[in-house]
Amino acid sequence: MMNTYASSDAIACLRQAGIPVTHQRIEIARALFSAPVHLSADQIWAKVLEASPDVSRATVYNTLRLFSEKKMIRELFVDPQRVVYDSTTAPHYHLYNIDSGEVRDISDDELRVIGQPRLPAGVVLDAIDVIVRVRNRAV
Amino acid sequence: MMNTYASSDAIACLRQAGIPVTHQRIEIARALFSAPVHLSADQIWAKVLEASPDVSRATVYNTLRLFSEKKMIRELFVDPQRVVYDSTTAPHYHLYNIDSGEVRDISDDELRVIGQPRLPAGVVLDAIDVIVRVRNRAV
DNA sequence: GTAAGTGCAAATGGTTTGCAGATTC
DNA sequence: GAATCTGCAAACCATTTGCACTTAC
Repeated sequence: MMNTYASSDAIACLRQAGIPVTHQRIEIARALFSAPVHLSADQIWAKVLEASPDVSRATVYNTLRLFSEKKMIRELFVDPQRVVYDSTTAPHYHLYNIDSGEVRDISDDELRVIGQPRLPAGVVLDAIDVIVRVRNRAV
Repeated sequence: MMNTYASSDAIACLRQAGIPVTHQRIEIARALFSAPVHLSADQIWAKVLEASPDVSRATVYNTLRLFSEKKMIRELFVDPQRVVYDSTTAPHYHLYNIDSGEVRDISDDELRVIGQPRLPAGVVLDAIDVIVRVRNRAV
């Protein structure tokens, strides 16, 4: 199988992040980084199972949390009870379709955030999330 | 008790939104609109119980959903498993402290979103959510 | 060889739902 | 008086956790 993102790439990526390498983590990394994606944990699990049927759901959830902590991926809270993982970590914004659940990136020339908020003392900036919510036109 | 937001105000507000008036809804409206607040459903429930000890949690959850649908309040998805209700519906953005859970409004002169995303065909804009995430400075 | 990761299944916890009884207009 | 809302407790469901086993180096 000709994959743009090979196991060796995934291994290098994990090593660089200081994460011990395992089969499962390699498969999860490949599911995420073969192409830019916006997927829920269960969608990623399904994708991983295609390549490697012996990965448990719990491992996928735990690994996604680990990757998020290591800033390899980004968590998007588009809905309560629905976390979407974004394999692109460069700053950018999102368009979310409430009806279909679809997430799309917004390019920098479409929307820009200017200014910076006054931060209360003792806190540091973590991220700026912009989510443009749309719905299907009413029938 | 001298409340800035009396029951009569709440009743008027509910009528205007086309929502049948009940004791419970009046109390929930007062908890929300006596002052601008950012509260979770359970925090609102606790506040309502102080004034009226016979309101169930389910009613608070259902009513908050109803108010959101009627655009009387706004739901903020600051965290999975945590919806915060904002009693201010005018467009504005938010600062969220990941560690403390605190939500604060960001005024228009601090941060501004410019441009408008190209919307896919068949969809309409619902809302633009901007959440600036901060954390307490590491010790 | 040892520390760490994994799988399973059970626990978690905020939110919702079904239904009988109470309220509103 | 009819339709609706509320309370209770059980159901939900994505996510997490505990623990015995397996794996990586």
